[in-house]
Amino acid sequence: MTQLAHTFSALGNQTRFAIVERLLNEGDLPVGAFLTMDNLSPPALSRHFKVLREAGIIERRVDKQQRIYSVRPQAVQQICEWSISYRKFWSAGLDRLEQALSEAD
Amino acid sequence: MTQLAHTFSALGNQTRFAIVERLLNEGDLPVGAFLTMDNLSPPALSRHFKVLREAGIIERRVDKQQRIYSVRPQAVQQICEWSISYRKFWSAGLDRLEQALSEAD
DNA sequence: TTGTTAATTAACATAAATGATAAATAATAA
DNA sequence: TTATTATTTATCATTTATGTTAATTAACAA
Repeated sequence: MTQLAHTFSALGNQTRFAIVERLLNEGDLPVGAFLTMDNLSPPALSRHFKVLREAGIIERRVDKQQRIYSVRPQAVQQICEWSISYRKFWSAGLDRLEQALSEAD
Repeated sequence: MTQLAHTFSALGNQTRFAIVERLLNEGDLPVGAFLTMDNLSPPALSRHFKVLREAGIIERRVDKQQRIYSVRPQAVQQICEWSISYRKFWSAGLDRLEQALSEAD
């Protein structure tokens, strides 16, 4: 599987997509912060983090008992670059992209 | 499942990702153009097209016996906008994005 | 009509994904 | 030491995904 298909595969699950979005929005968090999510058991959550990690989307650091996860910027960047590489195809103009770029500042 | 997770799920398969990339690069094509791919049977291929279509990534038009598939620009655009919305997070600068934008012209 | 081409649907087998509970590991607290 | 907290690994059950062959549908061509 190509790197990008692997990335999409990991993100193509509601729970994992929500984990990544929350890490992006709230910053680094330990597994425990997601325990209430979908009433998922700790092992189920742990496996989702493992899938994301093996796809290169997140990485972890150990802090005492906790494993703190964070999104790897390169992962999101690669997605962006892939979509941008087809920009001529999907964009009738640069309006929406330029707006997004300016709003992100 | 959110729309985007659904999109990623459909793209998270080597065969389907390759189908989409080929449609993006070569333009609209009928199912038959992919028959040699991975030595996949017609029904297997047909199902992959169905998954992509149900995720809103491709659409088809009927032309005599053939079903011609094309990528929906909005699908790629949504992926781009999602990644761009986190640009501040992943981009240390605009260098690579700006380069991609200019090269795409 | 009869046969061929293009694609899909039906039915089924097998592999992979996902979840749960139980047990294990490691750090911390009492 | 013993108990508690945080997370993972091991097992196992169930669902979903993916592939195959056979049959079906629809458009053409002889």
